[in-house]
Amino acid sequence: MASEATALLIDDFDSRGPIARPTLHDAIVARVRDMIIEGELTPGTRLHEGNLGKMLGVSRTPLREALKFLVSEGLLELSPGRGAVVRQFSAKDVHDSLIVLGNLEGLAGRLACEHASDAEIREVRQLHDRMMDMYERRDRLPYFKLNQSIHSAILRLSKNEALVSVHNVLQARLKRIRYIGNEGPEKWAGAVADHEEMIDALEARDADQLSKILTAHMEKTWERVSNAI
Amino acid sequence: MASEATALLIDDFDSRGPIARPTLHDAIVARVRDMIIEGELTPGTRLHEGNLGKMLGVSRTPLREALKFLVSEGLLELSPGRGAVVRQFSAKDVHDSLIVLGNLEGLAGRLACEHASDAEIREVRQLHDRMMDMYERRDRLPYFKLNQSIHSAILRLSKNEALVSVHNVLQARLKRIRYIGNEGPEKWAGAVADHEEMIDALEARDADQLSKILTAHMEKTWERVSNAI
DNA sequence: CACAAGTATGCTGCATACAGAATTTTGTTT
DNA sequence: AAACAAAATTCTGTATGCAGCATACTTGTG
Repeated sequence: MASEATALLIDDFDSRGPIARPTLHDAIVARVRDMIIEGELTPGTRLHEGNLGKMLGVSRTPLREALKFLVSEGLLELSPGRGAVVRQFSAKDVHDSLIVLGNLEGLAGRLACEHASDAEIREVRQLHDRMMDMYERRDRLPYFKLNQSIHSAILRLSKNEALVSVHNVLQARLKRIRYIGNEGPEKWAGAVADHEEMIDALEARDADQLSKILTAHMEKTWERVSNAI
Repeated sequence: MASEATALLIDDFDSRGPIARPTLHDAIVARVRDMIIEGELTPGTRLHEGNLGKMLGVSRTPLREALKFLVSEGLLELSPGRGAVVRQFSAKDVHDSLIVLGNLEGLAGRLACEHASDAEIREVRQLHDRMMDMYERRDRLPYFKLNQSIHSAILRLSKNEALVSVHNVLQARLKRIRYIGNEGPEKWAGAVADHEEMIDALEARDADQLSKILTAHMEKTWERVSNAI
């Protein structure tokens, strides 16, 4: 046990700073975030500190701290004296967010072409190929998750922490909606075609092209999701 | 008193949702944020819940909630068991953030040309003229504040809430640094020249041009601040 | 004199307790 | 029966208390 802890220490010392052990705070934040994304808590739901705390097995204090955190992330809204409510996003909110996301991903693509290593690009290609497999099998959930992974990977390859950070915030707000927005066959095919172009542009390190595709991809995403809101 | 409350209710009912009275939480968040921006709390400083609470006249509970909020905003970092620390931004962090900000402002400019009313553009022109007055007098602090106002105004004129939101987060992180980064006469003149082009492009509703200026403006900002970090 | 181990203090993280506001329920009056 | 008022209940906001961990200090040893 001591040796294991030491190993962890050394590992982490090499990689970055002191150990970040999982805390109750993080766990609650992650759990509530998931509950929102997966639809267990629908927009407009009032979050009852007593009940929710009992449900999660924590007292109100750390729960409230986690809720404040999620308010800052934009997933919850706070009415003074009336507690936290799952935020309701209007169609315009979603559209606005997608425009910004498109722009951010466009920038990320441009930077990724510049900063990504060949090995890293090969990893994205692998994700892409696995995603295409899932498309062939029409296996939606794994497809969806791999799709998200690819977008996240491109962000990561931009090697721009600030960009990753703001992208994550916006992405989290929309995850629920994109999760719902399961498009029909023809639109799905369109999204897949976009992804083919994406990986080609990335491998060619064609920054302008990749940026253009990513921004356009997000506009098409709006068309796919808009009628579902 | 009842009539006043009712009037407020009606007012707010028309505009958006229930009243948002100032809360202790918001006050603490704002206060600590200011303390960071104004340099009272320097990067690396460990925030002592006991002392800070006494200083602000609040108990640890609401203070901790406010700190969690600021952690989510990226102004503080949290070491489990060791409390909150004012986040230290590396030169790369600042550079990365400025690149993203440049991109966001570029998008905002594009959208503002599309969505802003003539009256709104005139208001920006007024801000600009007042800022130029302050430049003539070499009055740095009002100049700085008007400068910020103009950028914020362009963001607002994009009529894109999501864009405003993510911009604010990044802006808050850098405010301290830009506050320090008081450039010399020649660089200051350069920034002013940029602003002249900006307002011209906005009045001409030349989206491409405004977008280009704003993005480039942020790159120059980096050159102005980089040696101060 | 330097270094390590043990101890002591102080701080964070969490739970609980209390006060005030909001909401719901109940009773009364028209 | 409906509407309004008042009381009771419930929930949020804040303070305080306690346990465990991190850090600093002290003391003993090489």
